[in-house]
Amino acid sequence: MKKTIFIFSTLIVALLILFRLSEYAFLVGDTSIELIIAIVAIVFLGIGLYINKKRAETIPRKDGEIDAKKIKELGISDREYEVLLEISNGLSNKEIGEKLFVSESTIKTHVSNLLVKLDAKRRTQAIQRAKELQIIAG
Amino acid sequence: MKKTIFIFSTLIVALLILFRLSEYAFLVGDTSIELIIAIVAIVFLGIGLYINKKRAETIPRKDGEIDAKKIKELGISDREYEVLLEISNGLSNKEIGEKLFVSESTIKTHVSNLLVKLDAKRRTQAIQRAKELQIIAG
DNA sequence: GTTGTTTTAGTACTTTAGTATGAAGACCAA
DNA sequence: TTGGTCTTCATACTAAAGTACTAAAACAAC
Repeated sequence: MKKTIFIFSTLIVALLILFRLSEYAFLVGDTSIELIIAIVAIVFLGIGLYINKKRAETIPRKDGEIDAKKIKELGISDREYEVLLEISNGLSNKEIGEKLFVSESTIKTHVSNLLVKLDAKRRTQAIQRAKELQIIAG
Repeated sequence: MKKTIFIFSTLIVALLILFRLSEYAFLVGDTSIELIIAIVAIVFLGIGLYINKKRAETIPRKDGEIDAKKIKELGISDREYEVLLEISNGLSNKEIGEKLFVSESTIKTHVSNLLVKLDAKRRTQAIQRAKELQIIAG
């Protein structure tokens, strides 16, 4: 959101500078000032709509509300949690290793630890448990 | 969305009329035109953000809603679907076999068929795909 | 009553997954 | 500096999972 504010501020300032430099000459010309204002309004309205749309799409959906406290309570480390996410994405140990730039052995270790901490026998059960515990998105 | 467009058009027209009526007199006054344009930009940007936020909040989101049609389209049989549900519950092939009173071999056959039909390499990926396709609950 | 699908089950095999254990470097706090 | 977690990796297993067939009984449909 900070980035968004920065972008807009920059845009607005740039617009102002543009107007100042041109002394409205070529932009205004025969065009009435109302039209310019209208165009500015429409353009910025469009930007506002676009930005929030982007943001809405990237928000995973808050019906889940991942419980960060519970992750700590279970003693799941940062790295283990990363592995958990990839498991729920359907990746194999080998693929997770490649994605996180570590060996498959390392992933196996993390997975074994996760299974103990989540009280699961298999990775599929771990996914199920993690959802019940609200530590991954549904 | 049509309503949104109508509201904006109305707003813009109203703004134009306001400017025309006042002959910029009281609004412009000592204020520079750049400032007015900047204010218009910010205001409409805010409106754009607000509207899309409202819209995002009011979208019901089709959460559950299992798509029975898609199951048929994929050629997934009744029995295969039962197996799929148990997979997503985290059961092993052996456990599924015991629950459905058939052999583990049979479950393996069903799982293999499911993986092909769901275009998945592993059962964890099958779970993921099935959710994307909305054929099992999230 | 033959056709086609579904469900069942098997064998034989390869590939992942998971367990157990040990160990080493990084880092942080007492 | 020592102790404790975290992260990394390895070896050597065992246990599941998944593939590739084949095949037979059940059952509806035509």
